[in-house]
Parts: sequence; structure tokens; C-alpha cells
Amino acid sequence: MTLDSRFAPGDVEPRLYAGWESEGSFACDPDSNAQPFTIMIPPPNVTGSLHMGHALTFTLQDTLVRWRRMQGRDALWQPGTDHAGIATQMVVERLLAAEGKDRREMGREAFLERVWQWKAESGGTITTQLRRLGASLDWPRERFTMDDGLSAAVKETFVTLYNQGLIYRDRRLVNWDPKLQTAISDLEVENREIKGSLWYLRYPIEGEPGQFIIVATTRPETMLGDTAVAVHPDHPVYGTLIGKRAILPLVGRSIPIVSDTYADPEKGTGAVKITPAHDFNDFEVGRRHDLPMPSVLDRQANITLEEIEDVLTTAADTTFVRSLAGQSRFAARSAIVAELERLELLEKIEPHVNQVPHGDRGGVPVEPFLTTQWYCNAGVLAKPAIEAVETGKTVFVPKQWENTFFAWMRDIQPWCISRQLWWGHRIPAWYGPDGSVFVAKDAADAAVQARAAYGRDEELVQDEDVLDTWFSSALWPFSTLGWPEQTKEVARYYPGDVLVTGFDIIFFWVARMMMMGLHMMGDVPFRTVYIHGLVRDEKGQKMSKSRGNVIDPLELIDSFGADALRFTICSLTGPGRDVKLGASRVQDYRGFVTKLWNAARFCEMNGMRPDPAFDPAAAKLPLSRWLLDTANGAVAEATAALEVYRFDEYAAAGYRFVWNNFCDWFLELAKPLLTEGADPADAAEIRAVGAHVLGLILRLLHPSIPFVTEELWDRFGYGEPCSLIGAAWPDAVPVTEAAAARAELDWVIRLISEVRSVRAEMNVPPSKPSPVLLRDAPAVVLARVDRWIEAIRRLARASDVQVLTGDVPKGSAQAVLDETTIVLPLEGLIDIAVERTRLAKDRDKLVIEAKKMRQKLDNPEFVSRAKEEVVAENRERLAGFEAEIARLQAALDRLE
RNA sequence: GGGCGGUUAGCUCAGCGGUAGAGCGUCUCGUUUACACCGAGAGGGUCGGCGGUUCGAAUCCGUCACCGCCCA
Repeated sequence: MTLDSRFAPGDVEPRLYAGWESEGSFACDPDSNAQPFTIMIPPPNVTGSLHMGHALTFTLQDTLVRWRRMQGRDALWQPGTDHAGIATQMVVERLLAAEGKDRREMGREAFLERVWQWKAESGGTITTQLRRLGASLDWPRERFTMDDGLSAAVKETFVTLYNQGLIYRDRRLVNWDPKLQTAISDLEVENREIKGSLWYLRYPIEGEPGQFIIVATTRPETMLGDTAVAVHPDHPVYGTLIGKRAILPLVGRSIPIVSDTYADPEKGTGAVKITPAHDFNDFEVGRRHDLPMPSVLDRQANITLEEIEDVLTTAADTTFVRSLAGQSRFAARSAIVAELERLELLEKIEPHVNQVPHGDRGGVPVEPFLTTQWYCNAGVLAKPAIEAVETGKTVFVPKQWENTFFAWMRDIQPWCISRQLWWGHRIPAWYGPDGSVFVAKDAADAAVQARAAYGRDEELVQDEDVLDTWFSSALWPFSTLGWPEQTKEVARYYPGDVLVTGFDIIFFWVARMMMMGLHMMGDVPFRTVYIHGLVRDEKGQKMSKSRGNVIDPLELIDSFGADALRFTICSLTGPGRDVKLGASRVQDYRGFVTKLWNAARFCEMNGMRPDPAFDPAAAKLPLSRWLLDTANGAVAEATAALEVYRFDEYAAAGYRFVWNNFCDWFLELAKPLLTEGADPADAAEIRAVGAHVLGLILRLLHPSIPFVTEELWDRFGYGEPCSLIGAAWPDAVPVTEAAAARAELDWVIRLISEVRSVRAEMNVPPSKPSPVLLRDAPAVVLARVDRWIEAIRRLARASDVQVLTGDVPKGSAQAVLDETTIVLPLEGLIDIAVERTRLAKDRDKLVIEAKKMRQKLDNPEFVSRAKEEVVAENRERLAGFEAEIARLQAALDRLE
């Protein structure tokens, strides 16, 4: 075999991924006896391409899935994509616009055909890209929210909820996006701070010439639809006007001045104009006072006069008002303000910052708009979902997010589920000639219902609207498994184990899956919700096209390999933290992949080969036992970290073990045992244990860096090609006399480190080896020295190691290691003054520590109140400090 | 206005009652036959401020400041 000097991810990754996929390594097995482990992918938009947020969430999911699969679980990572109603329709409409076409000219059927065609051509982008990341999704099970099965689930759910009265039609204000010309839900609205104005308008009091009530408004353009002025009952000035009437300027309508606590006496003038059809608060006021609710904006948010025609016939300024018809809301605002100013009905204008609702897709201000829409009674569905989290049937990690979930769910509003789009699940409702509604899974069913209702066949027309995309997403945890059919997948893989997603999606998706899962399936959709942060750039800024700081994960994969990107993501994913990521971080972590590769090369060069017959319990050498014992610790740490979703700790445990234990010490200390002339039995054991632990490392790290580990696994022949993905997660092995091995290796490592440290501080060049003399060394230390003499020579640059019985040679450097004093005779190479300073500094540091310790122990409160073991520990430490201080002082004295 | 999170070494972050840590960067030294995407060593912090609880606080409580998110 002979490994290349560099790992080449670009060559390896596609080959291994294809290997895994073709061997069915990602597949779950519904017939197996193994305990299932299920993760539902948050279906990316079919329009999407892989961005850093995807790279984060899918790396974490893949790490979990690969780990559980190695633990022997029957892992299902369910793939699929979302039809993304508005987003997809916008993409295709843009394409059509480039061709000079418009969907309305094409008609619904032709347009939908075009969207499906687009989906067939371009909808696979993201799934291809997920493969580049190494995501081990069960691809043959891939689903799409608009495929036949999922559409059946949507209809089943809609009909069920309708029959239960939980889905209904209602005429009320909705958030209307005038650009997309559809209703949207509260969640799809984002408030943006806009610097605007507060206009103070004078409304003449009816029958009292020269008297006005001044209203303050941020939206003068909607005044045409005013049907009242509201004043707080306790208003000091305007309170007396309650019950009188005002004349709406321009329109001439006589409107009541009503008493309502909604009018805040502190704000503006304390009097507000009431436009029930164009403001959520005003709508409520309108209901309370039984006011007319004329709309004066149309679907495109242009002025329409249709609903105020009745009063316009007698209007004061008909010509002006008629000129507004068809104007945009923005143009109308300017025109109205100018006209009121001309009429001296504009009191003043104040600068004002207000929150303006914008559609999250269209990006334009949304309008409250009075229409009939379909609603889902989320309030009823939320109750069991809240309870499930309260009782721990579903747990959020970090737990913090449960508060966010509760806050939203306890105040949830009716969910507007109808959209005036074409791309989506068409609402399964049909209307008879008299407007009667028949909700059914298909037209035939609806016809049957209509016949029963009318006593004859009537022509039915299906509702034109489609459902909110999130309606079908809410069913994802069970619709993908075949529901409403009672498949074995539904029985086996529902509920899922963990949902991994970002906090931005808790309301949109997590909450709705909880509601639908509990209502339709009678159980929560997942046991755990792991919420990760956002990916930000290196400076902590949100990535966005406008900032120009977007990093493309595919470019990072091209440059550094998928493993480097994945390991970086794992390393940086702490609990509840955003991930700040730049190319340099990925480059840094690539170093770890390279390190692992080179360690493996060394193993290979030194004849370490997998040996299935190797029994760790039979290892004799302290070095072997120490390595096996340390590996046990790393496995325990890594496993514990993954169990609690600490990806950072999992990565760190692997990093430390590979770099600081396996490479820095095991391989270095093994070198003398592998040279010619070393004991062949020792060499054989070291080779076997090295190969064993390398195999363990590959298994331990595979979930986060699947490619390099699989490549090494295959090249070394630990198993069949592409078999690491299915190998067993490592377990602790029994290690004979582990404590003794730990004590010995710990001592060797500290001895070498001490000698290195002294030499470096004294500026002894590595080219000048020196003898290492040991003073006051007990027998156990001398025995160790005997065993480790070669390693100490190499790693501590020692020409020899000897016992010092007589005086310390002139010009020696000294250091204290437990009861032993290390003496480096370096006459001529070191400066005695520097050595004195160095020893004194070491001593003084300890003196300060010892003093603190003594003060603590002299405090009777501490001794009587602190835990016994803490007191004992402090006593031991103080004794240790004092002994070391004495030895350092002795070393200083010897310098004279 | 309400809520949440953050503030620890130059940077990114762990630690969350009992000896202040890691990675990266910095500085010094070094090519010793896996690795310069390397090795060895070193320096670097009154743990945001102020109070309190405790024998003991980076850690618990209160309060303030600043930063960031979410909701109104």
C-alpha cells in the first residue's frame, strides 16, 4: 500500500461516497431487530443550493447518524425537499419574465407544468451538494412535499381538521403582500424600523364651524376609509367631543367621535383616526363600535374608491378624490398630504420612527387587508404540544429554547393557511352555485356531498387557493413514512429521535410539527429538539449577499476537503452558540486531518498492520497499556459528549487523543522500540497495539471526518472497502494494571518535559546533548530510567542518564521532579546567574502558592466547614509544595 | 416596552462552587529518517463593573453597563 505524502480529498471523496451509496450503507432496515434511530431532515427548499447554514445543520445530523449507526442502531436519516410555494413560484416567474412571459397569460395548468419541468431539471442541485458534504441520507427514500404520497397526507389532514372544526373559513384582516398578491401568515411578516413622519390632521367638527379635532397618523393615505375618530374617555380636552361627529376631509363623510381606550392620551394628540379595513387595531375598534369597514386599497395596494362610492356622490372634493383612484399607496400619501395642506387641514408634521411590517419574501410593506381566508385553529392544537414539552415528552437542547417555544405557543393566533398562489397543495374544498362549501379528498367525494346537500348534481368549482407551504412541512415526520397508509415505517420510525434545526425555525416548523404530530398521530414527532446557532462570518456578522460576506461551503470543500469543513463545524459548535466561521478556521482544522494522515503513514512505514487476533488485555508493555488506557478515556469522553450533543467536546476529545497522546507520545516513545536491534517481541506488541489503536481512532473520528478515516481504514485493510461506515463504535477494553502504566508513563513524560524545558530556558542548542543526572532518585525511578533510557536520550537530548551520588558538578542546571532532582551538567553552556534567577522564580511561584494554601488551612472555618476530601487534598498539596520548595532551595544553595 | 443570550489570554471559545484552561495567533529555538498543513519551549488573564451569599465565587443571587437576538 504506501500512502501518499498528502491526503487528497478531491480524489478520495467522490469515490468513497459512491462506494457507500452503491453498497446501500446509508439504508435503514425496517425488518431489522435493532433499535431504530430516526432523524428527519429539515427539507431544504427545492430551489435552494447548499449554504453554510445547511453545512452546519447537516454536518451535525450526519455526525449523529453515523455515530448511532456505528453503535448498531437501525438508523434512518430521511431525505427530501420542500416545494417552497412562494420561493419556487418566484423563481419560475422570474425565468418566465426573462422570456417575456407571464403566468397569468399562460394559465394555471401550463404554469404548473412549467414549474414541474423546472423542478425536474434544477431541483436536484441541493441533493447533489449534500453528497459532497458526505451526508449519509437514505436516498432511495427521498421524498418531496408535493409528491403523491405527501399530497395524500395533506388532504387527509385538511379534511380531518375541517370535519373537527379546526380548519374553517373566516373574513377578517390578514397580512396581505401587495407584491406577491397573497395573504401571508403573521410569521412571514418582519417588522422593519422606518424613519417616517407623524402627520397631524384637522378633522372639522360637524356643525361647529372653525372647530377641529386633530388626529395624529402615520398613514394619511388610508384616511379615505376612516369611519370614526377614537378618543380616550378620560382625555382632558377631547373627552367632551365624544358623541359628536366629525367631517372626514376630502370625502365629506360624517363620522362619529367614539370613546375607546385604544386611543392613548399620551401619544400624538390623543385622538386617532379609525380605518377598520386597513389596520389591525382599528379593525378591533371598528368591531367594538359596529363601524363600516370600507377598503380603500386594492390587492396591489392601489387606491380604490369602489367601497366608498356611496359617500363620494355627495363629497366636497370629488374631483380630487377621484383623481386618486388607481394611484399607489405611496403616491396617494403625497397627494393627500399636499391637498390637506392646501386646505389648511394639516396641523403639523413630526419626524417619527415606526415599525413597518414587510413581507419576508416580497420585501415590500404588507397591508392589513379584509378578505376571506382559510384558518387553522392553532390555539386548540397548541395545548397538547405545550403539555408535551412541559412534561418532557419532547425535550429541547439547550433547554433554554423551551421558553421561546412556550411564549409563542401560549399566545398563538389563528394560522392563516390559504395562499393566493398556484404552486402548492390546492385546497381540497369545492363550492356549489350557492356558495356552499364541500371539503373532500377529491372532486368525486365533494360531488357526493353536494348531491346529498342539493338533492341533485350541481357543478362544483374547486377553491383556487393553495396551502401555506408549512402546512405540508408540518406533516413531514409522518407523511414521509407513508402515512396515511399504515406502513411498517410509520410504526417503526415514528416518533423520531431527534430533530436538529436552527432557532429561526422553531415557530414556523418545530411548533407546527408538534401540533400536527400530536393531533394526527397521537404522539410527539420527536423526543429531542436540538437547536443550534447561526453561521456567521469571522467577525460575527450575519452572512448576507448585501454584505458580501457569504462563504460558499462548496468552495471550502474544494479548497480544504469536506472533512476539514465538517471537523471545523463540530469543533466550533458549542451549546447555544452561533458559529463564527471563516476560511482560515477551516484551513487550521485541515491541519488535524493532515496530522492524522501522517500518523497513519508512520504506522504504515513501521509495519503496523491490523491484527484481529490481538488481545489488548494481553499487552505487557507499560507503553501499550498506557495507550490502551488513554484510548479508553478518549472513547468515554467522545461518547459522553455525543450523547449530550456536545459536538465541540467530541471533536476536542478526538483531537487531543490523536495529537497529544497518540502522536506526541505514543509514536515518539515507540520509535526506539521499533528500531533494528530492539526486542522483537516488544516491537511486535507495539506494532499490534499501534494498529489496534489507529483502528480505534478511525472509528472514533469517522462520524465527523468520514472520508479520511474510511480511506485509511480501507488502505490498511481493517475491513472490506467502504466498511468503516458500518464498523462498530469503539468500547472500553480491559487493560491490565492500568494504574501502574499510567504512573510510569506520566513520570517519563514529565521527566522529558522538564529536561526540555530547562534546556530551552537556558538556551542550550539542541545540537548539544548533555548528560542527565538524577539525585535522590528512589529505586522505582531508577528502574524506569533503565526501561526508558533510549526514549529519554532521543526526546530529551540526553547523552546519558546516570545516578548522581556525589556533589553537583559546577555550572549545572537543575530541576525538581517529585523526590528526584534532575541535574544537567552544562558548564560553559549556561550562565549561572540566569540559572539562579530561573530556580528562584520557580521557587517563588511555589512559595506564593504555599502561602495561600497555608492561610486556607489555618482558617478554622475552612477546616471545619469544607468537605473532608477538599481539606485533605489541600494538605497534600501544601506538603508537596513545601517539599519542592526545599529541593529548589537546595539546588540554589548548591550553585554557590 | 417585555423576554432571552453574551461579556474569561491578542482572536475564537470551553469551564459554571474548591489549583484559571484549549485551539489559533505571538515570541524564542530547531529540519532528530510520519508530518514545516511539523517539532520543542516560552510569554500572555485583578474571568465586564459594583454589591451580596459562602470557610471558599469565573462559577450562585442582586444590580448596573455594553453587545447581539426574539417578541410587541
